[in-house]
Amino acid sequence: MEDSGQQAAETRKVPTHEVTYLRLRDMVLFGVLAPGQPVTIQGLIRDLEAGMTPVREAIRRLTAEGALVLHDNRRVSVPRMTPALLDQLVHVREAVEPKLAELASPHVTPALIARLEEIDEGIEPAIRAADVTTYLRLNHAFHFALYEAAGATVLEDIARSVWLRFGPSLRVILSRYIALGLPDRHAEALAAMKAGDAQALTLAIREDIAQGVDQVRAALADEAL
Amino acid sequence: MEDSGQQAAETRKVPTHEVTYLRLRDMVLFGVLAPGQPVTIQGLIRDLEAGMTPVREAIRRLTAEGALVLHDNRRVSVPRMTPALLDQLVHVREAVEPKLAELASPHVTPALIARLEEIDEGIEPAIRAADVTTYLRLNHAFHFALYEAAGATVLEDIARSVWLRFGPSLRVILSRYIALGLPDRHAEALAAMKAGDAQALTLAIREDIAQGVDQVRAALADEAL
DNA sequence: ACGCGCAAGATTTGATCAAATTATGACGGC
DNA sequence: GCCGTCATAATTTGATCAAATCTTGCGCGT
Repeated sequence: MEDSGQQAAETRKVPTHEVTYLRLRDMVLFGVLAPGQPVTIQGLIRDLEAGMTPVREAIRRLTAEGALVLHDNRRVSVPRMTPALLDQLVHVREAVEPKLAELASPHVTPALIARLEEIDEGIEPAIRAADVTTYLRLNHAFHFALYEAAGATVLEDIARSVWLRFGPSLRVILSRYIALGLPDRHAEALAAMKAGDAQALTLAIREDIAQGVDQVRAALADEAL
Repeated sequence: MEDSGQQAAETRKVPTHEVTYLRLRDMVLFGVLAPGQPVTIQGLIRDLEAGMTPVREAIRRLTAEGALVLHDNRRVSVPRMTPALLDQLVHVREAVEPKLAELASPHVTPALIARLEEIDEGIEPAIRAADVTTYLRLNHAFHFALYEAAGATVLEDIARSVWLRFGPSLRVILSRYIALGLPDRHAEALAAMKAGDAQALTLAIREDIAQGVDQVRAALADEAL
């Protein structure tokens, strides 16, 4: 039977270090940790109620992904955004994410479209309610549900890394300017998927990136992040 | 006088987990570990004569960088190259490394050129001697000495990750075909640097990438890596 | 007497190791 | 072929040590 192993997978023990990694990763990704904020092993042991080894490993992984930085002091903190960093991130996003959209396009199924629409439906209410966390989670979910369909692990890894580096700053910015009416590029992306138009999908993602980046750039001109 | 404490700092300052990481990283990068080869914590504790914690952390970091893969079994191994993977790596290399060369160009100093020439001088003898390890080390050193001059940490991180994913396969391929006379693109790159021509430098790097990739692609058509 | 700076101790945090626990895969008996 | 047992390896905890930061207070000069 092909699903004999399924309940085993359900019961399978996910290692603590994996869970700890995911929890810490989401804290960075969705702005629970502010730019520049120090991250201590001892603090995470308390906050996440985990052992020392899982916490250390989670920090190492996230450091390798650029989500955290090690100082000479051996201390760890959330990196701040700078104009030079932003330029690099823009370049990478423009190179990788439209490509992911393009690669995903042939694998878009009606089921995926349905799932993306479901995610997208939650976004506008979140904006109106000024619920930044929900907005960030759904926006992230929308993009990566699509990107995962590409089945391109390398590009996906890079995209995840870049989003991790954006997370903290984005949170700060949106907390200030969430009231702004952002025209939703997701609708364009969904329309392109329904039409099976890979080129239009790629373009929609490209515009979505440009829009997000412009916000960060504008905010960065005003204040340090 | 002022650096009386430096020798103590030399030995003590760098944490074991950092050293362990660098050693394991080089083993992947320069093909000491073959594609598909299993990597065990216990084995590394013996081979690298390190404790468990440093080894675990090194593995986690390298896994995050794509240099190693975790299986459902909790086992770790060196990933194999596939055509789909290669396509992604090519796309990223072409997007990132010429950009690094372009950004580095304004910061190229005579001292850097001298260092690059010194590195490059060792390459041809290594090829003639069929010394694959030295060739790989010098080729890597040449590229990253240049890329570091760009001062673009994000792009550099990505480039390092991509090279890590190439390492094991490249070693296998070069062990077979090192006799081939490769026209050296490094000379072109050096000439462009001396002329201060950023565009020519970018082009030289682009061609160097294309050349390396073609080799891998050809080998991949013949056998599994 | 007041304030400044430096140095010794206390405290916090990170690094490393060793031992106990748990999971996985293999071997052998049934 | 299936199930239990055993060996190997990964996971996790706790203890211990080292490094860095913070605090305290003392001495010195003004």
